[in-house]
Parts: sequence; structure tokens; C-alpha cells
Amino acid sequence: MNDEIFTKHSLKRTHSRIEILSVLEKSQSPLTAEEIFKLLRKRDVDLSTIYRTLNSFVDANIIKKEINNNKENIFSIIKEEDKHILVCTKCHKRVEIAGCPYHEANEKIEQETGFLINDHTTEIYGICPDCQKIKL
Amino acid sequence: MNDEIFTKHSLKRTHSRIEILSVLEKSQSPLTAEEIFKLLRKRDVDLSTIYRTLNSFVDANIIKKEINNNKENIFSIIKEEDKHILVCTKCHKRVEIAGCPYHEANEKIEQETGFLINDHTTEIYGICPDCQKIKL
DNA sequence: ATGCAAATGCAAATCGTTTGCATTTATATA
DNA sequence: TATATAAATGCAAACGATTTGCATTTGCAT
Repeated sequence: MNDEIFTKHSLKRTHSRIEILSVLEKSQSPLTAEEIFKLLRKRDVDLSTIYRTLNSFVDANIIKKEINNNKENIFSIIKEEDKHILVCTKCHKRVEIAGCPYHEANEKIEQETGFLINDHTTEIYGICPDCQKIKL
Repeated sequence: MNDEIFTKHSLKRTHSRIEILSVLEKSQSPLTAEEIFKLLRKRDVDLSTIYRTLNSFVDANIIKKEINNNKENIFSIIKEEDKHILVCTKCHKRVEIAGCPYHEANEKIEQETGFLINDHTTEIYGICPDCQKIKL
């Protein structure tokens, strides 16, 4: 299954990592480390391994860590639709960024306001590092 | 000074709270509880009080709690420019929301990409709770 | 000025997370 | 396919940020 994701970040394709990633992929909402632990069928993965794995995944930009309304640390897969575009207003270069937290942010807003959010801007305007170097 | 903010949330206007709020307001960037503790001039406020106060402020929607790149919990004032508008695509009602995390999110993006962000959409489109109740 | 609930300081407890170490496992190479 | 080696894991112990209990103090309404 999800083979590349491991090799891509030079992470070994181990039982624990496959299971943890699978749990996160199947989940509709972000999970705490403890929840992942409980969801792992036989609980055959040690909690410390879960924490180590989650940290690896965060560092590899595969998942992101946030705080929920209950002040717990939660983890969730960075999905394709979470990716946004940075547009340089000078050279018009377009750069894709991963792990943009807007999606999460919007979920929070939905929870807090009862709104059903359909859309939001996915382009962010600014000046890229290259153009910042050019004097005017 | 900032009198209403306390009465508004029925929080007593105490020395600790005034000091902590002041530190957060003066700070250009989000702070950890420990940093706030160290910034308090005479460190005359107990760490436990700082934590209790920060929790009160978060609950009262005066500040927000997030995770920085170093995986520490950080707190920052919810500023006016952090507020965004929810626009209902059915009834065109406009609702202001406080504590929208886009601003923080953008700061993170700036750090990670080197981009200087100038602008982003402040209107979010969806369906408000009232319109969700109306059958079509 | 008085009373009372809320807030505080202090010390101790809690609990989510990390770490050390011996053992196991995945992957590269012969 | 067998072998070597670094990486990953489980377990138990440690850690440290945050919370809590309790006696005392403080803010605020009356």
C-alpha cells in the first residue's frame, strides 16, 4: 500500500508505522496519541512507539499536530486539499505549501459557529524570498 | 486601563491578570507560560496562577493557545485583525468570528517558506445554522 | 465596613510525553 | 539467500509541563 510515503522520508516500513498511518487515514477527525493507541486493534504497539512515530510523521510533514477545544494534542493527516498556493505578487511565481492549517481552522470554526463552510480562498498573496532580495 | 475585558467575562480584575494580559499585549509574538513567568517584572506571580489565568483567558476567548514549531504550547492575544467574516451564501448574513487562526497560520507559513505574506481572504463562504434548517 | 465567593501562593500530585537500554527488525550489500 | 548494520521497538523509569488541594488573601457587591 502506501509505500512511497515511507521511502520518500527514509522511514523504515514497519508494522507500527503502517498501523498508525492507517488509523489516521481512516479517521474522520484528528486523534490524540491515546486514541490511536486504543484504536490499534490488538494494542500491540507500545504507547512510546506511537509517540515516537507521531513525532517522525510530524517532522516528515506527513501529519500535523494541533490543539483541540479540549486542550488536548491531536494529530491528523495532511491531506491534498489542505495544500495551498503561495503567489508572489512580484514575479508571479506559484509555490505549493503542504500542511496549511486552514482546513483544521475551518473545522474549528464550523464547530464553534454551526456554520457549514463550503469554500475559502486557497491563494495567498505575498513576496517570495527571491524577490525580497532584489532592491528597488 | 483594559477594564471591560474583565467585567465582560466576569473575571475579577486582579494584579496577576492585569500583569499577564499586559505582557501578552506588549509581546510581538506568542509566548509560553514559562516565558510569561520570566517576563513578569518581579516574578511575583506564581506559575500555577499563570496557568490558571491563561486557561481562563482561553475560555473567555481573550487569548488563543497553539503549538509552535518547537512543539511548545504558546499563547497570544486574539487581535482585531484576526477576526474574520462568515458569509452565508443563502441569506447573505454576515457574522464576525473571533480568534480565527489564519493570522497565526500565515506567520507559520512565512517562517517555513520565507514568503512575506501581504494579504489573504477574510471572508469565508458557507451556510449559516438558520439556513441549514430550511428544507428545499 | 462586612461578608462571601473567587483568586492566589505554595507544595505536592498528576499525567502526557520522553528517554535509556537491551532486543528485534528492515533494508542494503555481498 | 545470507549477513551486517543502523534504525525501530518494547519495557520500565524518568521527566517536566500543567494541574490540584488547601489555607490564606483579595476583589467586589451589599
